[in-house]
Amino acid sequence: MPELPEVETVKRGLEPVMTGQILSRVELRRADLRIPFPANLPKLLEGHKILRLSRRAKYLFVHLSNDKILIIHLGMSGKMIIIKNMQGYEPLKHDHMILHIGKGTGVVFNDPRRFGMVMLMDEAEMTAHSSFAPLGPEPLADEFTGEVLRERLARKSMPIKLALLDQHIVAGVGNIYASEALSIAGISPLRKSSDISTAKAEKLVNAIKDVLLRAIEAGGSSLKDHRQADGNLGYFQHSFSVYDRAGEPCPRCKGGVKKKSVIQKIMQSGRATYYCPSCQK
DNA sequence: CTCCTGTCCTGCCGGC
DNA sequence: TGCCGGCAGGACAGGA
Repeated sequence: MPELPEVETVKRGLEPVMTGQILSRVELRRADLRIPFPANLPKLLEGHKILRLSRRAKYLFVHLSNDKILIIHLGMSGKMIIIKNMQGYEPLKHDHMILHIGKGTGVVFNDPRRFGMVMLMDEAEMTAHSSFAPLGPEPLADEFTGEVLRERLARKSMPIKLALLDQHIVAGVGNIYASEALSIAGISPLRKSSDISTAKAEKLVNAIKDVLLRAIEAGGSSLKDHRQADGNLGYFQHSFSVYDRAGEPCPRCKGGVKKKSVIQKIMQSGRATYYCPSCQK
């Protein structure tokens, strides 16, 4: 579930708790999530200082003083929960990794579906790694422009909705914000990627930036139980225009009388897409 | 090469 | 009330 805004929110929530602290103990409560935990992970982390956190696409990076980077992906159901005082903390059912930091604080990685991932590499390994080297541009970077997006879509025959989900075209957009951005830009999710003009790509880029920034401002969104790092529920879901709103009138059609101005749900490559057939062309 | 389908896993919701 | 099928935000392998 966590898309770019949720991961960014988690990063911001963890920063004040983790930055500058020593990682005193690392507790693994099973051998793997989606992939095995790195061999000897606790040994390689314990005793080292957390220099800073960063984010790329939907990945969270913890930069350590031994030049290693702890890489965390939250998958669909992953949460990072800050426990101020670990004294007497009883791990919950899906607490898989517990980072003990400073004096008695814990950061718990809880992930019921176990689609999450934990990796450990240095900068050079990461740059070359097949999970990171092919990633597309960060959507919030200035370098992500309409012309850049149009160029990346130019030889793609897949529908634009699926192209937005492709992390090699643009990194960090997931199923919710893909639908939302297309709605804001007035572009049909079914439109062929290579048919997107520079003008439309410009609109779409602005829509992506706009919706991601608003979601970050709102503290990340969630459909079910995603929580910010401090345990508060994100609330951007109340602002979705189309996502999970099948059958409702399209808010972007300004209550037009056209009977088609109702949000539709369709499936594209097995993923739900929500859109308004009358204002998204 | 490109693109789509299936798969990993648990939880939850709606229908019967 | 209880059971069961379908679906859920992601990423990637494998096959057409």
